[in-house]
Amino acid sequence: MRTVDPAKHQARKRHIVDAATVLFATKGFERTTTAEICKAAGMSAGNLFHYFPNKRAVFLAVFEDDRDDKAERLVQAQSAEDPWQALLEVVDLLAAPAAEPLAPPLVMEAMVQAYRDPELEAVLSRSNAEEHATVAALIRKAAATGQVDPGLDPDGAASWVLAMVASLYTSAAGDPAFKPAEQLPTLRLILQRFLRAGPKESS
Amino acid sequence: MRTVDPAKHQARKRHIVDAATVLFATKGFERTTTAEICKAAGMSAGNLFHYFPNKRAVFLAVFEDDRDDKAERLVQAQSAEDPWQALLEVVDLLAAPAAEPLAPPLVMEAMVQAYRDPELEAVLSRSNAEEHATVAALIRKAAATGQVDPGLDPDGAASWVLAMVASLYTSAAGDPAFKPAEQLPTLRLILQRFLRAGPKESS
DNA sequence: GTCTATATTTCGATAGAC
DNA sequence: GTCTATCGAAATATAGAC
Repeated sequence: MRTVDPAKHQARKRHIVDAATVLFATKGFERTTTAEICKAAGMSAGNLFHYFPNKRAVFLAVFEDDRDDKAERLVQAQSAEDPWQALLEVVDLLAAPAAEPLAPPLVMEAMVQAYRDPELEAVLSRSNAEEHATVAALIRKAAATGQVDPGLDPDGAASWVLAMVASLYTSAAGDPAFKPAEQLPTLRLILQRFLRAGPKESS
Repeated sequence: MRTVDPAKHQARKRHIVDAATVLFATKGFERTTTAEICKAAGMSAGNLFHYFPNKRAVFLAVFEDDRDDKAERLVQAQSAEDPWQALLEVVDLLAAPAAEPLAPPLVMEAMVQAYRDPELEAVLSRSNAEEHATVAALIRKAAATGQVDPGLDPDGAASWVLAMVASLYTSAAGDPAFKPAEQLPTLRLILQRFLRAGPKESS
C-alpha cells in the first residue's frame, strides 16, 4: 500500500528548492544555513531532511531542476522550422535568465562548488553537454541549408557560442551595472558575422 | 639611516608571492594555510608577516604584481605600428597565460574571492579597466584606418573581445581537457569576422 | 592546540490520511 | 493499524577564537 502521492512529494521538494535558491544566490552555499532554508520554506529541520539527505542535495536539486526545465524548452526551440531561426531562439533561451537578478550569482556559485563536488560537476557538465549538442546540431543543419558557413567545425563553433552566452552570466555576476539584456543585440551581431560569413576572407 | 634596500625588500616579497601563487592556484585561497606558504617560500611565519600583514595581502599581491606586469606589456603591444596588428598582439598577450596550468584556476579563485573582498575587487576591476581602455583605443584607431567596422561602438566591442578572452580561462578552469592554445585560431577568426565586417549585412 | 560557538544532521514522538 | 508528514530537541561535526 502506498500512501505517498508522488506529485505532492515532488511539489514539496520544489517548494524547498525555490526557497533555498534565493538564499544560495544572495548568500552563497556555505553561508546559507539549513535553519535559514527551513525558515524560508516554512518548515522544521526534521521535515526538510525528510525530503533531502543533506544541504548539498538541496543545492544540487536547484541545478537538476533547472536542467530538466531547460532540456524541455530546448526541445521546443530546436523543433522550429528554420534552423537559423531555431539557433537564434536557442541562444535567446539560454541567455534570457542572465537578466534575472538571481541567475548570475547562482551560476558563479555553482562553478565554485562544482570544483569540490563531483556530483554537482556531473550535473553541470551534463547540462552543458545537452546545450552543446543542441547548438551543434542546429549549426550543422544551418550549414546544410547554406545559412551557416560550412567551413566551420560545428562542435568548435557551438562551444564558442555557449562561451559567449556564459560570459553574460559571469559579467553580470561581477558587475552589478552590467545589463545582459542590452548586450543581446551585439551578441546576435557577433553570431551572425561569425557563423554566416561566407568562405572568402579578406586578411 | 636606512637599513632596508628597497629593491631587496621587493624581491623578497616577490619570492613569497611566487611561492604562494602555486599554492593558491592548486588549493584555492582558504585551503592554503600560511604555514604552507612559509614552507614553500622557505621562511618562518615571523618573517613572512614582516613582509605581509596577513594571508589576504599575499593573495592580493599576486594580482597586483600581475597587473603591473601586464600593464607594462600592454604599453609595448599598444605602440605597434598597425592598429589591427596591435589589436591582435594585445589579444594574444591577454590570452597567452590561459595556456599555463596555474593561470585559469587562479583567475577563477580571484573572481570568487573578489565577491567578498572589495580591495581585491578594486584591483581586478582596475586591471580590467586598463585592458578595456587599451582594446577600445585600438579598435577606435583601427576603425579610423578602415580596418575595423566604424559602425561598431568601440567600448561595447572591446567588452566583448575581453569577454571572449576571459572565456578561455573559465573554460580551461572547468575542463582539464580544454586546450586554450588550440582555440586561438578560432578566436582570431571570430574577432576578424566580428570587427572587420563591412557596413552591409545580409539578414 | 584546546575550547567555544555555530551549523548540520539524526532521532523519537505526534497527528492525520487512507 | 500502517504509513507519511511534520516537529523540535538532542547529538555530531565543523569552524573560529584564543
